[in-house]
Amino acid sequence: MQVRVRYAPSPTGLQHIGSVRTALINYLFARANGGTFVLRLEDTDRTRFSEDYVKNLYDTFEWLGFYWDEGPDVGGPYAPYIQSERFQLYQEHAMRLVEAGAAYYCFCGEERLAGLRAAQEGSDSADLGYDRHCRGLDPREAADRVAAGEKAVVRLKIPLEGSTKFHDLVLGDIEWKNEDVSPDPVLLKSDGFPTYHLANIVDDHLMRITHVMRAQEWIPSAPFHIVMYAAFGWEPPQLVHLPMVLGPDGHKLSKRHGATAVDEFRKKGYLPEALVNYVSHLGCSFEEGRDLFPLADLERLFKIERLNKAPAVFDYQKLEWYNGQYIRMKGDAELRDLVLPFLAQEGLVAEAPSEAQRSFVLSAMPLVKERLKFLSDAPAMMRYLFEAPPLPAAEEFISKKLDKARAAELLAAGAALLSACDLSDLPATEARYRAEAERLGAKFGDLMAPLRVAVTGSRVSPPLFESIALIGADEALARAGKALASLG
RNA sequence: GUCCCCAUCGUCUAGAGGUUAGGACAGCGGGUUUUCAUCCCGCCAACAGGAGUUCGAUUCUCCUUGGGGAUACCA
Repeated sequence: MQVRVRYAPSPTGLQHIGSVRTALINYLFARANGGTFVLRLEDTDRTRFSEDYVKNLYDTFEWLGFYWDEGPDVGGPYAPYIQSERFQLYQEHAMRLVEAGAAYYCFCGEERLAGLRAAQEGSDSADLGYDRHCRGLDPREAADRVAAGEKAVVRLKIPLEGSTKFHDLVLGDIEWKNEDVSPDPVLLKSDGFPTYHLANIVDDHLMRITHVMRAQEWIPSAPFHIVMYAAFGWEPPQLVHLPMVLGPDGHKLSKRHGATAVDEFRKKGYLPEALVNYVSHLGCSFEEGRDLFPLADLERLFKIERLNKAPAVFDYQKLEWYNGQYIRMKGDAELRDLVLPFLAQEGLVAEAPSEAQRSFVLSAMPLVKERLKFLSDAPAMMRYLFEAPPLPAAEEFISKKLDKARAAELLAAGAALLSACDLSDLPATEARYRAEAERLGAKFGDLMAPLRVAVTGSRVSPPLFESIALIGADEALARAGKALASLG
């Protein structure tokens, strides 16, 4: 069987971790089986739709680095791939169900529904949801009222008795008593647009989708989707319900857990490789004894059987670790290009960096690569390479071991030695400093500390000699001089 | 409330009747190191509980408990 899967986001918000995970799993399944991955825009909620979200969708996936074989932008044999452009189709199919007696017009207004809900909440009755008030209306009369312009929705008739069963490739057989299925869900809204339920069944069928892979939150609507397929006389696709992604508190991942929009991760300086690698492993495993999987390997290794049933908690710390791993795997030039925008944002380099800036930043990469957790750490970590740090407070020079006078003495010695050293010869430079430390009866680290603070503005910094080699001995000397003066 | 799904270290997971229950992140402790980081080594840490089935259950069944999800003219 030719596998065809789809990612069907609703452009009513920014692309977030949960939906991207669904997209990724669908994509990997398609790739692993030589199938087709389809993007379909489910823009049927006209009240929440925004073109900005469509743009965000495209930006997100371009950044993440995986793409669809068919979709609104690339086209395909089942176009259009935007549901608002398929409006007529849903109308026709809804009519089909009404005419077949599988669905009916409902004229209940918002007020009636709200009252119903209030009454149900107040009572101890187990009944919840629509009371099927219009189900018994005469179809002909109903049709006349609609023809006369009365507002109506179309509802699906859920059988009053019996049960509906389906097979899920991860969860196995699932059976629902029809009395527990949502009572007659709306298929066509009063604005004429379909609900997700109608649109997704019609399109999945028309687009020959073979596997529907979506989060477990959809399980409760699966039974009436099955009812709908039967009403149309269609063969339903394979159902695959993916484990939910939870926040650290065990609830469905949402904004209140921190960053959840892919855009936020991008702005924080996460690498798409890290995000993809990490997210692919939420509720899914690939191969034992290994943690780092490039996208190509995920595509090759993915198996439905390796999908988990239990929900997974999103662990920001582990994602951070992945990010560090992928940063360290970058070549200097590539990392430089990734870091440049972050430096530009802080004004350390021009928006369009000069060749000199580019090569300067390139040569600084070895100093920061293994220290960066996020690309966004770069400006703070590298600022001293671009400009003299503010004069450090005297306490910065003084440690448990060094008092002010001793710190000043070591700083002076360290600075003095600088001009005598060839900074392009690191081992030799270090040897000279070690000898100097010994001569002064100090530890090597103690000799380095005050100089480090003077030059970098901090007790913690990338390697000192390499840093000085980058900014130049003159600049380092100038900073040391100022610091020395401040120490009196 | 009702229905549904789920259940191995704190977290992500491996395990598919017999294992010292493995790995990763985090945590803790060491080592390397010019600070930090990287890197290396070690430690801590789990089969929710109870009945069955079986010679033998983490693994199969049932119950309990716990967690999550759904209960919209949103997806």
